[in-house]
Amino acid sequence: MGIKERKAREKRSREKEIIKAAKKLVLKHGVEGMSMNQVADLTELNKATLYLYFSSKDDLIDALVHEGLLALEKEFEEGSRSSRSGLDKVLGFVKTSFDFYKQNPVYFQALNHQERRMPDERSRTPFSLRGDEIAGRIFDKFREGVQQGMADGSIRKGLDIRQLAILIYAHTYGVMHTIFSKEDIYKDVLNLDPETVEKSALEFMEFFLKQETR
Amino acid sequence: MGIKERKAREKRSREKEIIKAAKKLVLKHGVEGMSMNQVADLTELNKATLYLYFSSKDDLIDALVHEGLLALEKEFEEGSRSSRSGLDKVLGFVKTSFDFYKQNPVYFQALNHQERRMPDERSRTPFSLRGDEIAGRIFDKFREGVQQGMADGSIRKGLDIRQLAILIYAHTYGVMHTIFSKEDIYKDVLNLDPETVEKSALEFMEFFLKQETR
Amino acid sequence: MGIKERKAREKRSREKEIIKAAKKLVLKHGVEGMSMNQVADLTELNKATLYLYFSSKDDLIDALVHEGLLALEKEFEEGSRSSRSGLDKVLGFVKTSFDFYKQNPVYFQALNHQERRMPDERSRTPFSLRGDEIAGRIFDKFREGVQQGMADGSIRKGLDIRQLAILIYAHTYGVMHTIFSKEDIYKDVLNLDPETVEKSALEFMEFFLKQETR
Amino acid sequence: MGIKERKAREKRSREKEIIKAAKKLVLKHGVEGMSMNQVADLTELNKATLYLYFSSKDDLIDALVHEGLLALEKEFEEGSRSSRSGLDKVLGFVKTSFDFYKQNPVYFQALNHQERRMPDERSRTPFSLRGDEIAGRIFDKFREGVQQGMADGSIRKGLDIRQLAILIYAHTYGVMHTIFSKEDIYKDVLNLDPETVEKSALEFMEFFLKQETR
DNA sequence: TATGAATGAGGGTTCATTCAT
DNA sequence: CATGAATGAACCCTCATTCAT
Repeated sequence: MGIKERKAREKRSREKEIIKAAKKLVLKHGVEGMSMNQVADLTELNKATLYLYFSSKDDLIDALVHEGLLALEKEFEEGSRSSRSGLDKVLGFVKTSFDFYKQNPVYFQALNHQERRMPDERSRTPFSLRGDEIAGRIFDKFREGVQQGMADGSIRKGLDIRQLAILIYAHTYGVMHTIFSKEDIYKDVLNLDPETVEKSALEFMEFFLKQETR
Repeated sequence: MGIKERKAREKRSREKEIIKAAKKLVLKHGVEGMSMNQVADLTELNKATLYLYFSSKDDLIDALVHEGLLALEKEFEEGSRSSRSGLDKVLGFVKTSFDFYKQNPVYFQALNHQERRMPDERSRTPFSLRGDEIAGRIFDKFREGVQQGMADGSIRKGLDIRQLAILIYAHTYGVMHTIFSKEDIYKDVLNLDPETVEKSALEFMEFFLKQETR
Repeated sequence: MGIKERKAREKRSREKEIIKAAKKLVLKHGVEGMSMNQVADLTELNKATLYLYFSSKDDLIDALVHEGLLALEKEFEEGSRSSRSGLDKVLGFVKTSFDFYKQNPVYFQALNHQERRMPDERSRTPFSLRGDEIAGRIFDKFREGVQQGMADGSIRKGLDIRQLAILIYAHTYGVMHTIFSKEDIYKDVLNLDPETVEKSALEFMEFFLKQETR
Repeated sequence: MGIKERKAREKRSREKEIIKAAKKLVLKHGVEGMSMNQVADLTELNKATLYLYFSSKDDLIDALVHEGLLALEKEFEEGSRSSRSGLDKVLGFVKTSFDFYKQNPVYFQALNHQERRMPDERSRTPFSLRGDEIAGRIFDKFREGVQQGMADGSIRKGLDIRQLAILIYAHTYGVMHTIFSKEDIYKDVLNLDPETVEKSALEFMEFFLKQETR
């Protein structure tokens, strides 16, 4: 049995290496700017070998996204353990997202690329399916947080939970986007730094969510 | 005189045709997926002819973005005429953005692509410069709206105007993004339609902005 | 009548302008690197207009070469007036060539390009024909110089005049070539400057030619 | 082991095939007239395949030049073995060059093209660097020949060795050039054949070099 | 005479992918 | 499992040239 497991372990490790290289390259050149050639060079593997681990470039990107979502989910879980109220939880998720993507900008890039694809060209690889699942679970966490908050009185009632969750997600995403794409405008024109914006974004949400309890 | 003008008109019209074709293709395949070959085919022009009107693919995309921003600005101007309060104005801008990008999804795509480029590969074509200007003016309109609202009492005071403007922009952007990228999730999973989300997004912002006056 | 002449004068002047621009560009980018587009830009003429004056790019280059040969011939004539002996004349031609091409490197480039063309793709435009004529006359000057030198005793007898002329031409050309293409080697590796090489090249020839008279 | 070597041999053989095709095409159309398309057609390889062997067109040309220089160097070595005096050696080199380039005109063309590039656009590929080395060695052979000749009394003293070497090179080059570019003039106008010119060119040099010993 | 506009043909290069081994 | 080699298709762009006006 051991031999089979070792093989599996090795396979998984190669996979990780490839993804790691892909991450480095996506960060540098963007998803479309990353080529399988570059990945092969960086991993010191043959190009054909890459295709033993990932059926296509899309698949590799899907795996990358999947890894990101997995990591984010883990952060969510850890972060939500210490939260007492539902409001705490939800705001914690937002904060966690900010921190996570700031520390791992690649994932934001990749996720982004993924989400902007036209429906008809969206792949249905194993990785993408599993990615969708995780995304669903993450979204559910938002929902549950909101729900719990409504139950424990930390979040005002009266709004549709799904909509609230979506708005929170959208807001988080939008702020992330401006942070990445408008960084120089922040600095040069508005004299603001990302941290300040993040903070006020959180206040923004808190204000909105807990209003009822005032 | 007339002949010169006719020529100019025709030239401008060809330009429009090319942009129109580019829009169609970007909508279908994304910016990077659009090729000059396709544009040539669609316009029934020779590939080289395209380069008489746009010095490069980047330039063409810049022109497309520019057109979008110009149109959006116009909508903003028309929309803000009837607004009485600053709050009205700001919310009107958000609503206008929603409507505009829903009706012209290409512009959202192109804008997106533009914003996601690495700073060092950002072009400085005439179009892109003029685009930046317009983007600046649009952002200023947000700012002015907030400012006016604070003056006329429709928007609560105490928050930094720049930050408020950014948050509004970010929120708008984030909502747009979910509308485009999560449309099927809306329908299939959450049983929500974009209109409802938009509406609640606007309520979200209104609630946040006018709170003070309560 | 005057009107016709003015037209002709203007036509000739435009022609000169175009050639002048071509020279500038050939000097910078080489013959194959020069494009009609660039010429049009530089002359502020329409590309099609160029074709009213030169039937093709080749023709333009031919004209350029022709101009160069014409100028060189003139230099030869002026230079040979003051020469007393045949040897003086021939060496004067060589020196004149050196000086001329050093001052007008374009002509060397263009001539070169011309001469390296395959026979089957060599044009037979009016300019090229006239160029050939001049080249012939220039070569004849060499021949005559040698002949005169043999007659007046300044050049040793016994060698075929045609061959001598060719060798002189070849030597001159070869030296020019190394001066242009090996300039950096001269400086960096051999610590020689072109002037010294030129001087010794002249001595070389003088030594060879007048030997007999010793 | 054998399998690896066979592969290497095959790879090398493909490389040779490509260079061979390039040679044929350069001979026909010149360096700038040769296209990678043509090479692909002639080798019956895909265009992309060419880029597995040569990183660019420039690289391919560099390889071609390199091959030529290598072959020429070999000829030099073989030729100089039987030479007794320094003069013999030097004249042998010249004769070898004549013969070599007459038999392999492509190399002359390619070398020519190489030398005529502007310094800033000169490539620094592995091939070009190795080519430079060989060229340096070849030039050194000339120098050594002159040196030896001065030592053994076959070449007259008193001239700078570097200059002598350059003049010999220039002369050789110039004669080669006239042979290639003026072949038809030789025949049609002067009634000379290249062999005669070559012979007299050699006499020319011999006369010049050994004069002192007279 | 002069031009704006257009074009066919081709340039070099790179892509993701797939063989046979 | 891994590779070296190969490929078709496409990429953006530029060329010299020629219309109709």
